[in-house]
Order: sequence, then structure tokens, then C-alpha cells
Amino acid sequence: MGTSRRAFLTRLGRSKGFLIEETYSSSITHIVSENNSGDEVQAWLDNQTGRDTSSSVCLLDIRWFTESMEAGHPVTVQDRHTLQVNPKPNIDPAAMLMKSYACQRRTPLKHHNSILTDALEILAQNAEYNDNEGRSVAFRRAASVLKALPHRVKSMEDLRSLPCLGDHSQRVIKALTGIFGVGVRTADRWFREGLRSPDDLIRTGQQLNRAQQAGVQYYNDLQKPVTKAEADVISDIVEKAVHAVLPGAEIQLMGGFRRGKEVGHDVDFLITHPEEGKEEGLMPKITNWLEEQGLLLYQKTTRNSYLEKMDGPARAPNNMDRFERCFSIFKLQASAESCKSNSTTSVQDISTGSETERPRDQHSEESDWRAVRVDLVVSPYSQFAFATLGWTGSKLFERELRRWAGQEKHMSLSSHALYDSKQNLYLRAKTEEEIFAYLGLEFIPPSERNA
DNA sequence: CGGCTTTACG
DNA sequence: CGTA
DNA sequence: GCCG
Repeated sequence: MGTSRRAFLTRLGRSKGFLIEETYSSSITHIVSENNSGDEVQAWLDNQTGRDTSSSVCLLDIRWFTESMEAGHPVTVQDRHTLQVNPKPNIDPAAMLMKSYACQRRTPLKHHNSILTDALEILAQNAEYNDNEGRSVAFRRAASVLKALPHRVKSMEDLRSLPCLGDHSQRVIKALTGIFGVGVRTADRWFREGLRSPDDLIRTGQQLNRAQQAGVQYYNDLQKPVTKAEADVISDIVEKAVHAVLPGAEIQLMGGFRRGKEVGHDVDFLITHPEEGKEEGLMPKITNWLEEQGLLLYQKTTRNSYLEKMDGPARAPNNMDRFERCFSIFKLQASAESCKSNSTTSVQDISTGSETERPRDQHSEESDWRAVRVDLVVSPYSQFAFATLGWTGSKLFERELRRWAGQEKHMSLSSHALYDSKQNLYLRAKTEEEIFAYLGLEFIPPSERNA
């Protein structure tokens, strides 16, 4: 800043008891600048110190100074006060101790920042894929630093002075997209809202919706594969629940497990009743039962009054309606069969709410349960075949089925119905085989749909 | 060079 | 927009 | 990135 401006601010500061020097020395703790980038100030500092700048000096914006003047004392340094410097910024006692080389520090297997390290390692893999070993190793170093932290990262301060954490833009995006309830758009938006580093992203953790909170809260568990054994345990539970509220109902295990997979990321169930209409309103009864048993950690039930279009694909003959779903997170007890490796910590988190909450659900090492994503779908009997076909997957198989239907057969397939655009009518089916037949396709059993 | 599955809910 |  |  200009000489006179500096002189004025220096006088002001000293009058309030601040110790202000004109030149740099080792006793300096804060450096304030106006209209300079962090890099510029860092470069200047490098010159003053002859390159060695592992010093713990705060590089601050004039805003910190003015706020301190107003307060009459040095205010706590916050994010908005600090100047961003690429490799090695400012304070943070804990992080200040972080050594640059992984071989200089201890790195446990289980740590407190899986959300961030997972994201970074995905980027590392990406870079590796693109034949960029240099970029890849940089990401891995950054992830490793976070693994070595004694606490979860929960604020700007936590990351600012860590080594190896430079350019985070894309990491922020990827870091968030792995969370249940957070898609690319939200991650991207958070990024554009001024997020330059993962710590910023955590600051935004403030406005998580219910799904996102659950996604963060159970992040570790939800990242773990679900085994077939666990799916079978859940099957028994769901069956018990359904039969308790509606005897005669039928339950099918869907998704990857129906295709023969040994692990999955969630468990899907399709529920119906041979007597059309009996299934109406079934979902709330099921979830109520489950909740009474304390088996649900999260749930969002949606009713689907499936209205076929009058024009587009023309309206159907009768009212084939009611299609209920529930996106849930089960609390699965680690019974003898399903507990293989000891369940690990599952509450991970970036500070979800404002600083108000803390442990919330101290689901730590000793936990005897894990969280599992479970989808329940109730289908009217008349749509059961379509729902079965639709919920068996794989995702690509479904897309290909529908692409075939549209392009080769001029039909529209969904998990509710098959519409023939030429004859202008909905085709009824009781079995998957019939649907394949309508489509002019050889029947392919679930175990062969792993496209 | 356009299209790339589907479609409603909250 | 995010869920399947 | 591939197909029509």
C-alpha cells in the first residue's frame, strides 16, 4: 500500500497498543497487506527471509487489521482474513507440525477424513489413467496428509497450512459427489460459490438437506460394499415386516443380488400382492413397523400416482396407479453371519450442521451395527413384471432394453409399462418372459443381465 | 453430426 | 436438483 | 467413443 496510507494505519494501530514494524524480522507474527495476492506477499516474504519460510507468520488481508482496530484487539484470524498462498500458507498449530514427507509421519489405516481422501485418490487414479504420474502422486500425497491428521477436517483452518494441498478445485467437486444426496450439480455449485479448497466445501456443509446429512453421517458404512449375506439378513427382516402388516404379500430381492452378485452398494426389494389393490398404502405400514423396531436410520417414502399420458404415450385403459418407493438406510445388527471384518467407524463427517452439533451418533469402532442403503418398492400386481424387469438391472442393460424398444420396436419401456406407439396401446404382461417376447428379444435370465 | 433410457416424486 |  |  502507499506510504501515507501505511503511515496512517501504523499510527492507528500503535495508538491501540499494537506492535507494528515497518520491516520484516523473525519476531513478526502477522503480515498485513492491501490489494496484494497471497502469492505476491509470499514472494516478498521469501525474499526477506532468504527462501526459508517455514515460519509461522500469518499473511493477512487488510480486513483483519481493520476489524482488529474496531475491536481494539487482534481478532481471531478467520478465513476471510487470510491471503491464499499456493503451497504453504499460514497458521494452524496442529497442522504446522505436519511433515512434508509421508515417511516422516505416522499414517494410520483408519483415520478421520475418508470423504476427502477418497475423493483425492479418485483423482489420483484419474490422473494415473491419463498417464500423468506426476499429477497422480501429487493427489496421493495430499490424501496422505489428510490421513495423518489427528482430527477430521472441519474448517478452513484445518487445512490451510498443510503441505501438499495446493490446487483443490476439482477435488472439491469429486469429494462431494460420493456423498448420498449430493450430485454433480451441487458439488459444482458449491465449488463455484467460492470454494477453492476442501475446507471451503466443509464450510458449506452447513446447508445439508436431510438426505445429505444422512449421506455424510453414514458415509463410511455406505462406502462399504454390502455382502450377499447381509442382503439375506435384510431380506428376512423385510419379509418379516411385510408379512406382519400384509400377509400374502410377495417380496423379491432385486438389483445386483438378483443377478447373482456377491456384493452391492445397496439392497433393493420389490413388494406386491397377488390381489390387485391390496398393496395400496402398504409402504407406510412397512416403514412404521421397521421404525418401531428401531431398524431405520433414515427414510424417505414417496408415493407414485403413475398417470399415463393422455397424448404423448396415450393414456392407458384403466388406472394403473400407485407405485410406492422408500429410500432408506437400515441399521443392520452385526449378527454372527454378516460380521466378517470388524465394522469400523462409520461416523465420519465433515461438520454437517453449523458448529452446533458434534457427535450426534457416536457410531465408533465398537459399534455392533452398520448402515446399509435399502430401497423398497411396492408395485401393483399388474405392473409387477415391468417393475421386476426394471429393478433387476443392470443399469446399462436397462438402457439398452429401452433403447431397443424405442429405436427398433417403436415402443416405450419403463418400470411401469410397455407402450406400443404404433398400435397406441399399453401391452400387458405378467412375466418378464412376456415382455422380452413383446420386444422380439430372446429371454435373458437375470444372471445374464450384468451388462 | 446428432443421439446416447426412463420418468415421477419431493 | 437428486433419487431409482 | 461409436453408430447410422
